[in-house]
Amino acid sequence: MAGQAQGLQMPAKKAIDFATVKVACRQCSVQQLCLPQGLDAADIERLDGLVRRPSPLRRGEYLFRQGDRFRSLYAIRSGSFKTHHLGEDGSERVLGFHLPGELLGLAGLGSGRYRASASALDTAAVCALPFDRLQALAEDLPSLNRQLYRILSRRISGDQEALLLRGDKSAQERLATFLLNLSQRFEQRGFSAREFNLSMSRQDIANYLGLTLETVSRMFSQFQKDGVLDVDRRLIRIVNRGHLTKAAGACLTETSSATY
Amino acid sequence: MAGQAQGLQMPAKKAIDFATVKVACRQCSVQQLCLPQGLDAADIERLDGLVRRPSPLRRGEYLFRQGDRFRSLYAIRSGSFKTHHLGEDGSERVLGFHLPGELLGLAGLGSGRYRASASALDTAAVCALPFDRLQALAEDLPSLNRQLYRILSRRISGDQEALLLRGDKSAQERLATFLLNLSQRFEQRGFSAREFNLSMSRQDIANYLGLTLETVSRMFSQFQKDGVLDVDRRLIRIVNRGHLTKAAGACLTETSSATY
DNA sequence: ACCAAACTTTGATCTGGATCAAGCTTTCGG
DNA sequence: CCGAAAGCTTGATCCAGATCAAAGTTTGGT
Repeated sequence: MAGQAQGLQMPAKKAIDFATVKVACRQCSVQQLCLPQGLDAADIERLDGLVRRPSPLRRGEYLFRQGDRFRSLYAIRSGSFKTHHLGEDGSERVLGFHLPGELLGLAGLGSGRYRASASALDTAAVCALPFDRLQALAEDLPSLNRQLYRILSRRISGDQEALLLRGDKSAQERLATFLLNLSQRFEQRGFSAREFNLSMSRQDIANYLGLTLETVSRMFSQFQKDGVLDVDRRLIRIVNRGHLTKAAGACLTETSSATY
Repeated sequence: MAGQAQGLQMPAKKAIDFATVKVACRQCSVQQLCLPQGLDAADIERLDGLVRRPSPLRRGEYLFRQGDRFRSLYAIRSGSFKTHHLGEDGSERVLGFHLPGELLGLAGLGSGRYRASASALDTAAVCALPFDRLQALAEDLPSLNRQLYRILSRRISGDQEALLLRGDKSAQERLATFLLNLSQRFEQRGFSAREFNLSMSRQDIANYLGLTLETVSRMFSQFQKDGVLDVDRRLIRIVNRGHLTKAAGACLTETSSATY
């Protein structure tokens, strides 16, 4: 009973509409990477009780926009997002790319407004966590409260890694580090670490890495020529991981990265 | 009674040793920028009860080192710090500069180890906040818990601004943005926004901004020549703030920045 | 007060990646 | 299925800032 609609196996009258399937936290595939991590079953049910599950977004649609009043954190269920900030001069900077299990909107909490925009890179579904209710629940559940601290702190670590990436690395090092980081994050989510599809454009990658799209394109060609990668449009296969790691230089794929 | 030694006006037997003066949160000058912000008097006293106030650090001394076991957050009482990360290749990157009222060690919380080192840029005093006790207290005081969320979130915003700074700005824009940011943070702390002393070397500034020290030095000379700044060694006077703001381009001095 | 070490400035040259410029390929709406 | 738009690749040139080099200037220790 209770909670969101998803009852187990109701005699199917109509075909399942995957776009609107609501998966409870309890049975969500990214549970271990998300807010419920470390919570016991009873606490997860309570958390589940405040989750809203809006209908999926299509490519290009915004989850929230920079400047919007902050109300909710969003946990990604499926698909991917980019967060981007636009300066008063109209320039846009990509702050990060986000995969299932990650929380979006964290920087808004401190200022009452979202500090960047989040838009879907492909069809994507999220869980909305109204922050006032989440905060109230956290005050009642120390384990949830601690998990929130951990998540906030890890985001700080992740952002600092992104900062290092922009430090003084060459274009090649940046792209190699970026790909290894993505590869690792895909693996954590049960996908192949060796072969994956980029959901973002070359322009987005370039912007994120502080390069131009031409340079990124050239680096992909270079890696292809050197037999490090197999690149087909947005499909990437890592042919020689050792070489790629070497090209990344003193990278730090340690913690999952990603910004915002 | 209770709390740290500092009783009001005990008949002075010996000269005051400023280096070991313990200032309670209640009467601390940076209270409004620090953890107690927004807490009522009774809560501040409870917070004060878990604060350790170690003896001051001298220039170059470490508050903690990257890889050390995470135990405490540190609030800066006076002086300034830099946080820096060193790669496995020995390269060092400055992640941020920190002024009184700011909290250090936040990124360590998520992983159990400090993610970067923090060292004093001049004589500096801190308050140590053992995290297990702080967390326990936060579970009892919703106002403190919320303040911790805010602080963590603001650090994320601050790091993201630092990320933008490295984005695609020119050397001049970076230095101008950096100086305006510092100026604003000094002002928040009751110092002059127009004239201040840099506690960090040109090398540190360059490293932080992703430039070389030669470039930073040249930009200072440039600003001096253009009548924007008056530079005497590490003493900076902002002569033409408008011009400096313009040189910063689409900067974002919004929130206080600083990394780690 | 003196010397060495650390820090800063300034100049000359070099280079990685930006910018400018053209095609090419995929995607998608009608 | 066609045409246009969006996205990607590759080539040629240019320039901001890196790198190399050499003095000056503080600072701190004895």
